[in-house]
Amino acid sequence: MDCINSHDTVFKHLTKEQREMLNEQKSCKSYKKGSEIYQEGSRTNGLYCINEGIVKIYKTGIDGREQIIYFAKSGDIIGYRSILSGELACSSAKTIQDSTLCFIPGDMLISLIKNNGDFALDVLQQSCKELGEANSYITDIAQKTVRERLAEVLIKLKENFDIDENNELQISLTREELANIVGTATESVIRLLSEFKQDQLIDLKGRKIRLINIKKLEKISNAFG
Amino acid sequence: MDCINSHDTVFKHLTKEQREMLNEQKSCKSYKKGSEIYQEGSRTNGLYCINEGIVKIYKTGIDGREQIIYFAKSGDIIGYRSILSGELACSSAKTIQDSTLCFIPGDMLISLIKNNGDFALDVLQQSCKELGEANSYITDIAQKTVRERLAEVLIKLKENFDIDENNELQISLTREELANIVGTATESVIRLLSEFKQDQLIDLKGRKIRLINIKKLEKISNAFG
DNA sequence: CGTGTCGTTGATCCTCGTCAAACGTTGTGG
DNA sequence: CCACAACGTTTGACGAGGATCAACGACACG
Repeated sequence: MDCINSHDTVFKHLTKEQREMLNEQKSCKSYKKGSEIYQEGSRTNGLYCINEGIVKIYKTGIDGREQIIYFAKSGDIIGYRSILSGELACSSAKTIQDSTLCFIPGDMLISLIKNNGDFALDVLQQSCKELGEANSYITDIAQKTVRERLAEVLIKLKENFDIDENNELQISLTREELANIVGTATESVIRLLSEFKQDQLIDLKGRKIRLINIKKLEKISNAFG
Repeated sequence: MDCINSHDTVFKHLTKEQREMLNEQKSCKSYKKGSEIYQEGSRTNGLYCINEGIVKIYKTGIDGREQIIYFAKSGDIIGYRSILSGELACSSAKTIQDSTLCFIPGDMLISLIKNNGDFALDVLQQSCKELGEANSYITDIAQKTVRERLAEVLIKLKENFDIDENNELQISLTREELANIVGTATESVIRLLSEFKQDQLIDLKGRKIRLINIKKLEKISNAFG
């Protein structure tokens, strides 16, 4: 995907000139699976748009345990928060697949926001959406059981990432990563996945997870309304 | 506080004309303690700036249990997220003291963002800061114990709200509200507060909480670095 | 003086985190 | 190419943290 020229990204309202300027200033790069893009606590002086691949955004907590906040995929932008809030990065970013990312300098971002109101609104929309999701996440973790949250995570992975014709999630995560999304121990994830499998809700083949009974999973995840 | 003319709010970079326009369009109102400002799931067609008082921002989860996301105080703006993300409100807002709030129509907000790049940046800064805090919150709830989180909440209340010369928190919260910030049961908060009192970390007089040993509380809360 | 809300305490139960051990898989270097 | 290390997955056993339920006291308010 060519983020900057796509009509599906935050850059959709740029003028032709702005696009050209951006194309000049950006620098794209390939990253192997597992590469650090930026680190919590560092000063990021630009943002990245994801051309291809998946990047996990996470914080490091107690004992260095990861808490995964979300996954960014093709067309998403990451790393912009710290520039705009004027704080240090509050999270780290690491590729979980081979990926291609474009770097855009921070002053370019600021200048675009100042000079293009529609772009400013699009960036605001992006950050406000993330904020809404974060708020839901807080409530979920605070109130739902691990079982409910795991079911929810599976549903969300299905909604946000590719799935093949058999409802098999194409995103490949370790059990530990799943645990770090849900906010629980690796062993708990393993046990619950086995349960789900026994209950014919999912099927497991190594890291491949196939969703069989989505309705039931939603019911488990839901607890709300 | 006169939010719109203060140099300490998101409105600091408005032009004189914009201030005047805003002052015409805004409508200020007093609210009794416990008044609903807006409700989760509703369409807010404007934002509120808080002139005086404290507003709790919360989501309603399982069994209608509240999860308090944060408290907004004098000078803060609330309700802008839903306008900018184009979604329904993801949280509810209710005053916990008698308060005065000014309402500013949504199209006014949009027009200011489009026409004043510095204002757009200030709003972005606001939303990005909230986003950073939300991310920390997620990690905390997922990884810390209730004890650690309660200590942390006490510290944060001290930092964000008035405190008298005796380190007594001036914000008055019910035990249930405290529990709904920490994300636990009311009984757990009560038990832990008693423990903290026994350990000479705090003193309790009804809803008044006086912090005695802040260093120790920080140590308990911390767990991180 | 009842009624409702809030705070407190005790008893009990269960979810989930932790520790330990075993096994499969992947990767690396000699 | 094999040996070994390092890592990921799985299962079992155990215990602690914290949720839930129940009962009662404190207090304000009409």
